[in-house]
Amino acid sequence: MSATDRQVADRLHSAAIHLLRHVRTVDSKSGLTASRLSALSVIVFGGPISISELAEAEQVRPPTISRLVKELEWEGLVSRQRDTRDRRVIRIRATSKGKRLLFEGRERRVAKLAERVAGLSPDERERLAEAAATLERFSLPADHPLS
Amino acid sequence: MSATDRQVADRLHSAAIHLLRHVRTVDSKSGLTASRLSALSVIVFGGPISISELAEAEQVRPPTISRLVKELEWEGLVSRQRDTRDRRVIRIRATSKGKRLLFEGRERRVAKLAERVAGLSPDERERLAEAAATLERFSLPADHPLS
DNA sequence: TCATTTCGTTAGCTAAGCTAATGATTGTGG
DNA sequence: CCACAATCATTAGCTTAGCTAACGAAATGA
Repeated sequence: MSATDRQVADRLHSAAIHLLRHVRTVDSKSGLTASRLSALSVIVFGGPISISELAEAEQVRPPTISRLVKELEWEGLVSRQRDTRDRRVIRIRATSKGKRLLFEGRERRVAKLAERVAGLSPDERERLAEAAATLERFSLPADHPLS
Repeated sequence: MSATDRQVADRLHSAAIHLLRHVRTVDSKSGLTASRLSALSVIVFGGPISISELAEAEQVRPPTISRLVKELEWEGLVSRQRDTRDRRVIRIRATSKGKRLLFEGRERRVAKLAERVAGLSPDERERLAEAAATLERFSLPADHPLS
């Protein structure tokens, strides 16, 4: 691990913190926070999925997801169903309302960022597009269904 | 704002979420979380700074910073001093312990990321370094003292 | 069958964000 | 000069999101 690697990591770290703080400012309107958006997107695109699988995909512990799903269900965004094969597991799927809200809420957050992207010079915009693609490859744990 | 801008923003958004989840796993050892690290770094490098200034730099509300500073002070990482000119404001500065912990704690988080950076191909590593530099320019609100 | 493992939940803790209200100080218009 | 307005920080009280430990229900296997 070189000194450069550390510098790169440091920059990514700071940038991630500040980017998320920035987008968080629009959450009041959507009612969907970062965690919910992320989980909901895995549910929407990852099909019916169990609590454990979801926890792993989101890199958090089962109780965290368990509660999150309870809240999403409470708001009618997802539904749960016991697996008939293995009655311990629960399959979670998005409702149509959940799918709709996912796209809308994500759009709000992303639009907030996109505003800033749009304000850059064409040159810098091109660089940022490349950076985003690279970063996506780097940040995804390979087995992550989407996000 | 083009469709591409949205896609770029979307990728940055997801990547930020997952990167922070990743580094968070080492916080138990350091005792310094993402928010504390970030604030402490502003205090260390931004010299004596008021609560309001700190809140603005960190893009959060004053009460959030007020509590954070109280905790940092409680742990002996920063000290506060009333401004003699304007006795409403409080100037916060890092203690030597605070400075030391900043570098150590930051190092731990960053090392976690750097591990992953180091595991990439030279080619991809080069791309990521460029991405990090670009991202740093993008994510900083220009007036942000450091981090 | 009975012990172990796995899946999900509950309980209870911490951190970090917010708004609203308050106290202390400063600044200002009559 | 003084009363009122504005500013700075804090407190109180709420929410979300993470964690571990403990537990019940279901499956697995010796």
